[in-house]
Amino acid sequence: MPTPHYGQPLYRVIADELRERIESGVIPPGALLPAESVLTVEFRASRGTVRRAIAALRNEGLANTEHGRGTYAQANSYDHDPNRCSGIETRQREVAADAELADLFGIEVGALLIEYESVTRRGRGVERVARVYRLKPTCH
Amino acid sequence: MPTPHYGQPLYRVIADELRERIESGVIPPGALLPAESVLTVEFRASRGTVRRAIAALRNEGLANTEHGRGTYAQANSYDHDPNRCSGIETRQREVAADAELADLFGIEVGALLIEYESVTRRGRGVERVARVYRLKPTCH
DNA sequence: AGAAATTTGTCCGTATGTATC
DNA sequence: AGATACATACGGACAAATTTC
Repeated sequence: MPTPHYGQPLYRVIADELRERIESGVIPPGALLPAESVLTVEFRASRGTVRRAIAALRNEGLANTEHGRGTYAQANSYDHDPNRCSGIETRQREVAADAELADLFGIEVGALLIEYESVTRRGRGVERVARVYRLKPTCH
Repeated sequence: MPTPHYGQPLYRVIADELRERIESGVIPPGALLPAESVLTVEFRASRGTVRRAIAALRNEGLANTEHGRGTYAQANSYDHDPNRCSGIETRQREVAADAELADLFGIEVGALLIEYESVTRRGRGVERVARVYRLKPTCH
């Protein structure tokens, strides 16, 4: 059992797949992801690798893990019905790109990006705020 | 980017920094050090290098590692309230809270937050940028 | 109320492949 | 060539929070 990682590292492949399931609604907001032990079987990966993938999702604000419980999907990207929420506050708006975002996306400073913001609360305080930026859908 | 080690090897630099925190009381006696995974991020070092640094502290009697639990700071006294500095996961920096973040977190505008940024690429371009904000870990 | 099972958190040891000094 | 360091990945074990019986 060597260490291929030709092309993409395995943990990123797993993260991409799980992200897709969350964003597509296969795993709806607020639902638990499969346990780590289940994911190791499905992706034939070690637990460490699975955990690394999940950590990536947490960093993107797409997942929220609780000790002894599991990892919850967090609503984030495009919802098809902006009026419906399931306990997680998200919102979408347009913002002007700052210098760093402009550089990353290869656009001009001040150009408009779409920003999704989601707020995670713990108790009565705010634990985390995630802001996800994307290019506006290309119109032609 | 790898392997500068001008003068001192990285593992020794890390050991020096952690020793400083323990001896200065930043990490009080009996408290847990940040997890290996956290230290790899903070010091931008591989796990092997971090473990080597911690091993050095153990050798000096400054730290005490328990399997499955963590590494404790070990000074010359015993029994203090188990204090935890919670962790960090990827490349992070400190930023000043804008009005909205300040409102959400219940802090003052301009107060420092920890920002994690992750970039998802598609082909040559950037598909999305996620910025996740958290309060700075308060260790009291 | 208590024990067992589940699940996440952390550490241990090892391994392969690459890159730089 | 050797030492240092990186990223990736495996499997195992123990610890701790939560849920289930």
